[in-house]
Amino acid sequence: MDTDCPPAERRWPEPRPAGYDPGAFTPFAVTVDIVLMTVVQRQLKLLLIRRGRPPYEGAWALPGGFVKPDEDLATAAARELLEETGISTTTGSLRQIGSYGDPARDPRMRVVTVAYGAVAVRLEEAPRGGSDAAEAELVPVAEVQSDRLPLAFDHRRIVDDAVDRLRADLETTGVAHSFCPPEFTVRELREVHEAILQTELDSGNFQRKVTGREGYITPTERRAPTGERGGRPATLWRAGRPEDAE
Amino acid sequence: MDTDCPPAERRWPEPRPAGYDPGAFTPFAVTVDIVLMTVVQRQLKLLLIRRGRPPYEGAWALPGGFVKPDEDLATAAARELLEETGISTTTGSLRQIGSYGDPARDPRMRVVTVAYGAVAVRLEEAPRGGSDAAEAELVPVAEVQSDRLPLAFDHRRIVDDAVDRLRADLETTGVAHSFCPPEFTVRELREVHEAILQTELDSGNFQRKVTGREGYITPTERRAPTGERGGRPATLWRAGRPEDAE
DNA sequence: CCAAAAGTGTTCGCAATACACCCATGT
DNA sequence: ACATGGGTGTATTGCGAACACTTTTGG
Repeated sequence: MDTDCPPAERRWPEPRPAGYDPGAFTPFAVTVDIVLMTVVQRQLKLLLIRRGRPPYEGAWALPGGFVKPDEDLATAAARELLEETGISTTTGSLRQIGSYGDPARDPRMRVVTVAYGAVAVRLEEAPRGGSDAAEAELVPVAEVQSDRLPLAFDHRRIVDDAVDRLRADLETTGVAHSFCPPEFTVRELREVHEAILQTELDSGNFQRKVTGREGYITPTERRAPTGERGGRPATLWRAGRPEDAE
Repeated sequence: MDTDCPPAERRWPEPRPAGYDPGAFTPFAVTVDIVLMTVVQRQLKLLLIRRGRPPYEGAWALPGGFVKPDEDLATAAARELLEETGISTTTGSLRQIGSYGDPARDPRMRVVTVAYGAVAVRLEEAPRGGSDAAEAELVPVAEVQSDRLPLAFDHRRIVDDAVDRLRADLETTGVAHSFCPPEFTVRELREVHEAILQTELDSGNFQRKVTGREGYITPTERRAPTGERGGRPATLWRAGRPEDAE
């Protein structure tokens, strides 16, 4: 969201270096917005918050808010996510998607927002934060991208960019197991890929590819419980190399 | 640079919606910085400007400046580039690299900058803009990345990110011929790739790859003048499909 | 024994690589 | 004739897709 920050009186720090004209620039509001994504039940979903005040009152929007005076952008994103949803992330796991600064993007004032993408491990239900977020919900990305669920501001475009970025990262960096619990089966990992890429993947080829990739995942001694109608029990795997204690 | 914008008096637009507290956010300065890259003499170079005032007076920095009140971010980048270097670009050819908002990145005040990457067609020498840029020069990217040439602010990191992005774009989108004149030989295109990727490419394979790629380049009837020591004259090519008039 | 799911083997086709070779020009 | 650079042919290799097959469990 682009609002909802406690009042803060602040002026530019003194002293200013000589030759600097304080009227030489336009003050902007700078916010961060977070696209928190998770895969649940083979569906890619993202966390939205229902706005409690104008503009776009009652509409769904991304969690976010104003950057504080002495706060890094990524830190602000992690803080806002925690405040509005109760989800804690490390700033390292946040990926900057881009910045959005159309002069008309917020009808109230000139706001530039920096969007961050984040990944959560299988949230089953949307957590409610302690902040002023009226309502939070996990919605399928497909609902947003099909325009069945309109978003406030230019958040639709931010979501598109975040999903594009996620798909690109999926193939290069091994971001997929960030969607999985600490121990997971190859099937779970494959279903994450399938949900994000919107494709069906050959289970055999995926198995080889993912187990063959050096240092990507390592097997444990444990097995996953078998399914209801039988089937060979799957090996449980962990992210990374065995020696890399995490 | 993160400075040098004419004074502008501006207040937030009226009326403000009820419930909005104008003191609820911290005002930031928002700037754009441009990483203008070009390939000249088989070397990837970028345009720098020597700062004429503190901080970092006398240091090399990226061209850039404050975003104006009613200006889009990409528009601001194109304007600053034009003002400081005389080079005109379309906003569509600018690629947003990222935003940089460390609280200490500018000692004067809180500044968030949005960096854009741009590509120029074979600048032989650095153009001098009409603005207050004291001095402009094309320097090899290698000079910057080897720390032989230090930059002001966090511009070194911005350059690294822009170059990384350029390399990634080179293989996916066909940005390479943005470095070439309207008509070019396959050799020129290959030397652009080699300069950016820092590799040697097989000329034969490159020829096939680039000519075989559907809709990428189209041949003209013209031939390039042959070299000093002879050699078969090369076909001149244009970007895109033949039917796509540009 | 049969169904279901995990995991392996086998084949095929494409695309990138390496490099030999032919073509067109200047000296 | 020879050097130089443009452009094509061809063999090899590696990798991903398709899919048959084996293994291990529950009913």
